[in-house]
Amino acid sequence: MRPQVHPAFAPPLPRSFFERPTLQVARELLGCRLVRVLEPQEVPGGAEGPVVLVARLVEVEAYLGPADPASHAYRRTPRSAIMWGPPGRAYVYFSYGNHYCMNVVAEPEGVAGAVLLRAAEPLEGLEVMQKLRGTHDVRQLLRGPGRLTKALAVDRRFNGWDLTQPGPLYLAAGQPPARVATSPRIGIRRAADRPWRFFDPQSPFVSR
DNA sequence: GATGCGATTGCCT
DNA sequence: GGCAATCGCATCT
Repeated sequence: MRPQVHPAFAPPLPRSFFERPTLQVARELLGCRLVRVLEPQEVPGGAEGPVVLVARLVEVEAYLGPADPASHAYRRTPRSAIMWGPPGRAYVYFSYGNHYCMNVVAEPEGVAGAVLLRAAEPLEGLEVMQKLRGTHDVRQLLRGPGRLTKALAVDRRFNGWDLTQPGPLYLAAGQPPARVATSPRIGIRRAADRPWRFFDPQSPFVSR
């Protein structure tokens, strides 16, 4: 029996993890941990010290470059340029006037690709996530890209953030799912036939 | 400067 | 299951 390592102390995934084909990165992100360290003033109602939130990714979607009509990188614009940038950075955008979506940039620099984080299982900091979301429904806490960002207090400030460094927001290794299921991506109209959604079929925390 | 709409959510029926 | 909310961005004029 080895001593249990606190999830928050798992080291960030290296840049080389993300510097690979987007579809491969997407599949292997399942089971990984998304770590968010809140400053006391970021905690609703306040806190004595920093609060660590940890979530296990159970559902993601791959968005490719100019060959993918559903991707923001279908055309290169000031907003989507980040998807051509260094891998392991966050791409966060505001959607439908009411929520944020978080992606992780993949592929080597110069090649566009990103993985949308769609759902996760809460592992640590459940109470604070519930406060940030304004609900006690654990199953719905991180189910959906907008809910996930709200529960982890991720917004525009993290657009371009380097997720391979320890700090307020990073990705770490975790327990991969026993199986990985695929399906078409959700909520898109163009290229809706491509099975680039990956999820843990045994997790009750996946969306839809 | 104006317009149309989206990688969604939450509320209402 | 239907639909309004809400605003940044891309794409026109």
